[in-house]
Amino acid sequence: MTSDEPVCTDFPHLPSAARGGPFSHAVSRVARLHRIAAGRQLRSIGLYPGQELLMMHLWDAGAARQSELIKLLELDPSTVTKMLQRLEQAGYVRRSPDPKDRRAALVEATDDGCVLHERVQQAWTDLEEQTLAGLDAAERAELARLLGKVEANLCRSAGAAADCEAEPSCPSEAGCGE
Amino acid sequence: MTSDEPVCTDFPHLPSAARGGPFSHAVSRVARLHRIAAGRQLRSIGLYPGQELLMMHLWDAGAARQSELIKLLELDPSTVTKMLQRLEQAGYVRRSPDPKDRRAALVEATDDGCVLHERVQQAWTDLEEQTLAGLDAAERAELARLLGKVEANLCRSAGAAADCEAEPSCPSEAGCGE
DNA sequence: AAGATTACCTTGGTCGGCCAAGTAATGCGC
DNA sequence: GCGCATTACTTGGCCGACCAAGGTAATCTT
Repeated sequence: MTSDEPVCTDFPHLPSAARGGPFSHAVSRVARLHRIAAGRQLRSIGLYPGQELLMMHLWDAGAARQSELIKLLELDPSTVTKMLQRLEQAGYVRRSPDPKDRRAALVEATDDGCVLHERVQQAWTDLEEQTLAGLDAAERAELARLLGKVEANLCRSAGAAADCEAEPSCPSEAGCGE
Repeated sequence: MTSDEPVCTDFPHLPSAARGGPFSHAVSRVARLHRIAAGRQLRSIGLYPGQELLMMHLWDAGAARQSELIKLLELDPSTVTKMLQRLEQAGYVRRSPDPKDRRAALVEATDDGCVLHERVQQAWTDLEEQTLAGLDAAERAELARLLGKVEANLCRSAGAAADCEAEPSCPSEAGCGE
């Protein structure tokens, strides 16, 4: 069908065995570098990469059921459990049983956890600027658009297992008095 | 315009606390989804995500010093050590001491390891197409370009620790008789 | 030639992340 | 009311990935 030309457009020094997947390669590399950069920022704050996203949802929603976090973060339940155990031990999060449903757990950020809010925000802003340095507004918009499409694609192909359908989050300000 | 759906054009329902870092968010999500998709393909082959990149370099270069792999993959030495231990145990890789430098280890793919080559290649091609579905050539090129810039940015900021300078790989065909 | 430095790899620890099972509570059908 | 599926979370195991430290061998310095 479509001429399967070796679309090695203009890629630097790919592992070369990675012909056939230059973009996959690029995304892996970018993601890892991004994660490292994030990790560096977060470590000085007291979080590990990944935890900040959970905390963000918590700051956002006040208290949340664990299952809700799982859905929002699109993570494995066990991942969230362990993450919460560590965050709880670190004192950033508190869990309490839901009186309405005795198998569910309600999660909320502690005061210590809320204190991180600003710093995390700042770190993310910094990181964003670092990441996008040298890209003008149009390029940023285009990048966002393309990544959106890609995400949708991957979501769809992964959809077999878990739907990526998450209802729009309703940002309500509870939890952290801000 | 084959408008598939009102798919998250701009930005879906960001954790909202992630204002200030929408792109960082997007890249994280894309990377995770991509990794999951890759993992699904690879698992059926017998590899775990991440290992395929190492194998690619091996297929590419024949035998390589471990330090070389570390530089090419830009990974932590300990990561590569453990990965190799597992790959070795799985029978895909063989390590031998370098006679020229008794502290170095030479790594090469076994026959079993080389057998995976084709299938991995195929998996990556599939994944690439899944990922980029719906993007025309121009969009793909643009995405590649933008990701390249982003990678350079992140590399630079991470450069403090490890330089991202990797000399152009010289694809030589050794190792797997192919 | 002896000592300091650097390079190469390993070990041990921690985290995020997945899967596969397992436990407990809720809800549904009967 | 009773049993069964569903939901909610936990546990254990595994892997990739990081850091921090350590041990050994080559190289550089003096």
